[in-house]
Amino acid sequence: MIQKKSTRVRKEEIVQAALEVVGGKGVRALTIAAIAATAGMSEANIYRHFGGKEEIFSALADFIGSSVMGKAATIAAGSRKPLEKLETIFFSHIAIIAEHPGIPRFVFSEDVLLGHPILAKTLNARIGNYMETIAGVIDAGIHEGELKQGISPRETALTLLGMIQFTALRCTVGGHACDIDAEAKKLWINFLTLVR
Amino acid sequence: MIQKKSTRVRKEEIVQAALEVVGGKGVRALTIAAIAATAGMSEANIYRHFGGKEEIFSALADFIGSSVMGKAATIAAGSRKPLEKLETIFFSHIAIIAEHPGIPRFVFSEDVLLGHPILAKTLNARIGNYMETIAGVIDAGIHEGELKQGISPRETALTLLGMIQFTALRCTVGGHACDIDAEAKKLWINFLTLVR
DNA sequence: ATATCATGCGAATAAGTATTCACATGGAGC
DNA sequence: GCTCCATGTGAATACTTATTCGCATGATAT
Repeated sequence: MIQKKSTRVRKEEIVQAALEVVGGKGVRALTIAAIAATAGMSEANIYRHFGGKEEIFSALADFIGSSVMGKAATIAAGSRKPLEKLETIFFSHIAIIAEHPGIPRFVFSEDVLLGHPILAKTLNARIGNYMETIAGVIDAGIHEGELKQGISPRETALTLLGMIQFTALRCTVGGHACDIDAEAKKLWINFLTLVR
Repeated sequence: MIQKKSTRVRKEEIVQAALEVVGGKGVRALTIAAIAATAGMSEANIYRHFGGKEEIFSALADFIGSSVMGKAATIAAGSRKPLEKLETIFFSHIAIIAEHPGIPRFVFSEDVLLGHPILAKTLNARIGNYMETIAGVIDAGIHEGELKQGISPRETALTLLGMIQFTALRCTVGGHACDIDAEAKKLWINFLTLVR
């Protein structure tokens, strides 16, 4: 029998274990058994702290949302120049993905998007906010003359997000070695060439 | 009992049914039962024509690869101007995704990328070729003066692919209505502003 | 016409999954 | 030290899924 801990602590451990499972083997492998094994506890104990798998999914979504997506808003609200903000947002997003491959995998997983409609709606809204935050920064950059005239903030933000997501996808797949940081750097330099 | 047909015909029907299932409910829902129901035959009959699920996955990957990815190469080999080629490739890719949402879902699904390593390797190689094809067209565009100097063909190709993939992802998710053709058009116009 | 064999199917099997339950236990408060 | 309840667990349950098997049948070659 493992040491007893409070539900508050166990919940965090379970969510972290779930994120680890997703990062390592995908949402498909996110079974109660896998979470229990990773967290080092029995399957039944999972149910002592969560009502079921749905609740774990929600908790994971909350964790990702509050700890990650909020960061961009903070950066965007800062006082630096738009292009600098954009760069910071881009590279912190990449860093987070590199450290927790489970995050993009969870957010863009079929299981969530097709299997948990309510969660999908929440996550979609968050992505929408994220996109608007970036679009706002781009818009400011255009008006301040850092970015060239004529580009559309919304579409450019989508382009940037697509770039990030595609890189995450390509790099978090085993088989072909892929240095996500190096890739990101090259993509960013090229992005600068495109938007200026 | 349904009408008897040759294995060759049944294989095609099964692959098409599989693609339909993926397009409608995702790779997660790609069960033998779902394929059988969609194709209008018994589950046992599936095994009359395919050795197992692995073989169906391979056949689906072959179908997608040969019928879709090859199109870009054909366009690229044509005699039109680079920018025109790029536009044609972009919009035919979008059209194919709009018609068969199962294609991007399958190619970028966790189940394939993490659960079928051999298939993942094959598909990765195909995506790599696709990317190089596009990079080649972009390179030509730069040299012919249609695209601005200084941009990197490879990274710009990745940006374009990311744009397509991100749009496909956002639009093939139920909940928020999303006109993929309209989105694509806006993204393309903005892309032109970026690369010229 | 009929024999044959590829094609088709219902039922059974085996493995995996989420969830529940009866019982164990250890730490916090007395 | 004792009690009690939150925490922890192995076993049981109900369901899904992939796969196999014995048997049915109908198209086709002779």
